[in-house]
Amino acid sequence: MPRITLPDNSVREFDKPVTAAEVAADIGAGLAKAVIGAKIDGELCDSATLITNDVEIELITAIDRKAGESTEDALFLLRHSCAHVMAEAICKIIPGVELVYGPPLETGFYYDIAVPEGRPLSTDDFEAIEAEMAKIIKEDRPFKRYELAVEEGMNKLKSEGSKYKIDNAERAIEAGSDELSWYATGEPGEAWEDLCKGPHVPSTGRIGAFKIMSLASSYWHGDADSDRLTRVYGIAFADKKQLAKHLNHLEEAKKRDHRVLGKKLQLFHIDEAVGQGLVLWTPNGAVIRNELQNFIGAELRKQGYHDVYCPHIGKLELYKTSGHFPYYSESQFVPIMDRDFLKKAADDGCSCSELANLMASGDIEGYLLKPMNCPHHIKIYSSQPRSYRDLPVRLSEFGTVYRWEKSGELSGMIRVRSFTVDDAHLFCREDQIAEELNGCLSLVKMVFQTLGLNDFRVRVGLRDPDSSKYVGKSEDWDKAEKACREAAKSLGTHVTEEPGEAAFYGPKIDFIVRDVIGREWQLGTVQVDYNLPKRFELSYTGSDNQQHRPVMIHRAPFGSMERFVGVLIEHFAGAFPTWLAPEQVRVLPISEKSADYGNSVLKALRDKDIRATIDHSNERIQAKIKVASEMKVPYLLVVGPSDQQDQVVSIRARGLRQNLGTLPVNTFVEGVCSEISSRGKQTIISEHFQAVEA
RNA sequence: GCCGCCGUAGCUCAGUGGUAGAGCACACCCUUGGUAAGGGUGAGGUCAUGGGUUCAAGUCCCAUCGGCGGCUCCA
Repeated sequence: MPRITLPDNSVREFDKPVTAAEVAADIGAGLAKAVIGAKIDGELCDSATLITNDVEIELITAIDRKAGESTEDALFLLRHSCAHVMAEAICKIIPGVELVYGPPLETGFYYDIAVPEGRPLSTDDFEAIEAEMAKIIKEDRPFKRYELAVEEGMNKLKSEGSKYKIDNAERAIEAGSDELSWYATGEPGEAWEDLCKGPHVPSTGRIGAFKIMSLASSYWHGDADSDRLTRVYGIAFADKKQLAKHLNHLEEAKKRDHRVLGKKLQLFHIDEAVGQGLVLWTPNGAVIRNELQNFIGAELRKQGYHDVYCPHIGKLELYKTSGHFPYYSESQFVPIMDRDFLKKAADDGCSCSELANLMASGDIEGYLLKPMNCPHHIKIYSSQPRSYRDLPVRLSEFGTVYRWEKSGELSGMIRVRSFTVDDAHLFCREDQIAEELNGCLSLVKMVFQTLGLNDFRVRVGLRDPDSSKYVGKSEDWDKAEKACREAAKSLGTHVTEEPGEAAFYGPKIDFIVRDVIGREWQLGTVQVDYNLPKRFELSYTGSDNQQHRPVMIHRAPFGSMERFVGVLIEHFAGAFPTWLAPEQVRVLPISEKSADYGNSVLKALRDKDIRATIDHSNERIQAKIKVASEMKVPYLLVVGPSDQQDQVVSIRARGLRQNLGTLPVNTFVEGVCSEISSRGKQTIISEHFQAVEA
């Protein structure tokens, strides 16, 4: 007889097996109505799941009474169920579709379907699908589960003939399932049904609000060589209010999108005449990039780095030695062929397809736009004999690299075909690895802290033991992986280890952040590499007068300047801290009468290297403030006759919708200077206007 | 690269086969105004590009280029 323990540790006993719904009814009629599922001993279940043993149970309602919103579990149930409702609606509207797989997500749900030939699903179908879904929800049909033994279930699926569902079932069985389950939206045998392990809400009517969001394509099993499927994304909530909130949130996120802000604030431009994925840094964006480079450059000098500069191309042979060419040839720009080689090939009667083959296999004489900076830096290392006393040698460069990303992958500044890495390569002795790794990590930490990027995760990328794409000896990999693990541990943040995420030459520590639409991007990276030193036969003379092999560390705290600035634009929503802001101060004369005084204030600012402009437009002060605010200028100085008389400026700070008061010109200039040099640790507000509420 | 959607003025967008539109920005004029848009006038378009259908194409069809959302990939 089941003893049911509730989250508050109270216990209820029953004299026969009960369902979660019955437990809820036993507690109260209101709860019985509200319950949509249960967590039984930690496992999410239907409210109709029969409980026969003693268990701990947590009843799940659409809206959690304490939190006032839906829990993750509730949303999982709602969205999973809504995916079924959508699938049923699609089946009705487009006869002949085959269902594949429809899971809930953190951000909603999707259903992968195979559409019949000649009847693609389009966004124009959304209205009809949504209408059909609304009907199904209004009918408040129960989700009824039934189970069949494996053999019987497979027979049923085979007779129905959906290869996708058969595949799903086979996978479930492989994973250890001893039965197959279906959910009918209504009476099994009569109503629409779907092979599904559940769980679901009790009935369609519990889905309070939903919306079909978008259409995309996907591959079966995520395999690009397999069937192409149509993926329909949707979202569901317990009620319309939460849906509206979510949609509003998406709108807000769109405003922060670096592509939108990049245009509005004139930070960068991508021009199709130049090429896809090739970022043009406009003056405002260039300021931000420059400031970041100066910021980290000062730190690099402290840590004993040396700047180097390298050309943007290198001989193809160089990248064959490094291994980049054969490993990644498909994601590189095609090689640049030697004129003499091309002429000789032509004279020899080489056909176009033969030439293409030579190109693809790299059997040509020519050059490559560099996909990585390391080979060049390696050649600087090996350009002179090195003693153990010289190590570590730390070579840094903001090096631009080129990668042929697939066209569908390109995205603003975040995924591009040419980007500049704040790259460095550290050549050290094995006994120096740990200390050098720590130096690299402290650099990353300092960067992230200064910029307030707190929402990131750390991933240690290890080799995948089953893959052959890695080069080098297993012992070296073990050592390198150990070094990365230990260094990452010292960070004190949450670290995950992910096999298969290593570079082909070594393991790495990656810093990963999310953009405004929830996509994750790798920023900084630190990699330990035993392999390239071997490939290039690097050496140093040890204290024993013998030749030894150095170890390399690749590291890039920002990662790519393009991606990093793209992420920063979203992080700050375009409102950069004063030290990074392209325009730090704007002077706003009240009228032409104050133009001269305004110019003198402007000069005082510029004399101290403050990036300032003046708005001499023939507009009222209200309009000038509005325009400057929209451009997210940190400080606005209103200057009129009375300010001139007192030799002061009237100050507005970004985000504070008010006149803060006045300061003497010099006091303001000094304040901004210390705000800039302290990178925001001191501000005008904190020094002079503490009382102001943000 | 793949699937779907999209491409009209510098920007944001309206325009369902019959003379190309709005707001903002821009130029000029009036206004000289004290804290989130004063008023007027004007200029600005090969409707992404190339083909096709049609008496007639921004609008329908095809291709190409580019953008967006995903999938896959990311040294």
